[in-house]
Amino acid sequence: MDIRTRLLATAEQLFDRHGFNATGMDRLTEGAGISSRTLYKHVGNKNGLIAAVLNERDRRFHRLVEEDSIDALFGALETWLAQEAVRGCLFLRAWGETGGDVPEIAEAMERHKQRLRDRIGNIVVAEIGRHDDELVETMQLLFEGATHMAAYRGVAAVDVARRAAQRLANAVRAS
Amino acid sequence: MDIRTRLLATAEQLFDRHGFNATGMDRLTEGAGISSRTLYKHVGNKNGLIAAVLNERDRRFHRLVEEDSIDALFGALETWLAQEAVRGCLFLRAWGETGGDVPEIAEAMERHKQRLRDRIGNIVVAEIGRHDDELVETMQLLFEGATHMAAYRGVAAVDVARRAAQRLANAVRAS
DNA sequence: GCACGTGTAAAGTGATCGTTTTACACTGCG
DNA sequence: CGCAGTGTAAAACGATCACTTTACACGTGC
Repeated sequence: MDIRTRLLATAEQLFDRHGFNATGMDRLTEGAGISSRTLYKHVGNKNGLIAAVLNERDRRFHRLVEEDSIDALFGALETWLAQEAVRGCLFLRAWGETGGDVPEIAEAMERHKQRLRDRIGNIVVAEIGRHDDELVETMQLLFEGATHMAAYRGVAAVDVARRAAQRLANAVRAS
Repeated sequence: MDIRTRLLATAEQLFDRHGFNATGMDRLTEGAGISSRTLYKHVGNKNGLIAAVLNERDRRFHRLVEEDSIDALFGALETWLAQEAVRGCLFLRAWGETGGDVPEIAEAMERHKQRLRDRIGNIVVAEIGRHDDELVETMQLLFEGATHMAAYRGVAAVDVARRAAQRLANAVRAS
């Protein structure tokens, strides 16, 4: 496997498991099986590594949502949570741990949330045949809720969110 | 003001603003206007301080929800977010930053989420006249979603959540 | 009147942090 | 052959971390 890919995958796991600040560079280099010199050559510094992990994670998530449907959206979240234990949204966690003071991390967070919003906008159009801002907003809310509730109540939270989203979409469709 | 109260209030603000790990003991003692020796006499160590902050925060939140209604629940969240900038759920953030490895912090988080769930259970009974597990689950989901979406989209997220909760409760009531 | 509890100020503890540096090995290409 | 590129291993950097210690000030109650 490519060094950068291996580094980002290892870092993502360790950051999720132990938090960003609590994960030292030693643990990262050891986990990825590379020297610290190589790590710094690739990502510059720790904040660069965090930003790279987030951006890669965003890309991977959107690759997982294949079609524009409620089922696909929450299905993606479900598979995600099933194969990697996630303790809340990694983007918000990184942003919170750095106080929002690191531009590259804050931007990665904003970009991810905006992309999520756009994606949900497309889903709403595909589901009810027209644009509906309130429904988009509510669905992002449900998605955000499922992500965080799953941290302490397990994957079942995603089912609840999906059902609520379907119910709300049906109500709008019928009106 | 009592020393302990002042310490917890200062710590809560600093933890929320900069994160738990990134907030050093120096900044805490300076912010609270006390010596480090006094701090350690009161809370034992940093994890003890974090746990104390969380437990006090939980008590303050429930004191803010006076009656068992949807409006009161989301109204409390709204006032909360208006007067103190919150970057996601402080309980989940503390739990995430410590990797869930600090028992006193993990317990404070679990206890808070359980108390929130119980409270919502009472609200559902008060609103629709009977118990409904799915509605409780969905309402906690909306609450969690509002808490985190407000971090990057502002207090308006709470309005969206409240409206969705009302709509879902009405649907159950009508059925 | 003096011990005791509670506070401050400030130096010091060793450990760990992110990052840089030094020295060296391997590989592919001219 | 020689040299540039890319990697490793490991020591060293100063800063900062959570936490402890030492020394001293003040008020209260027996």
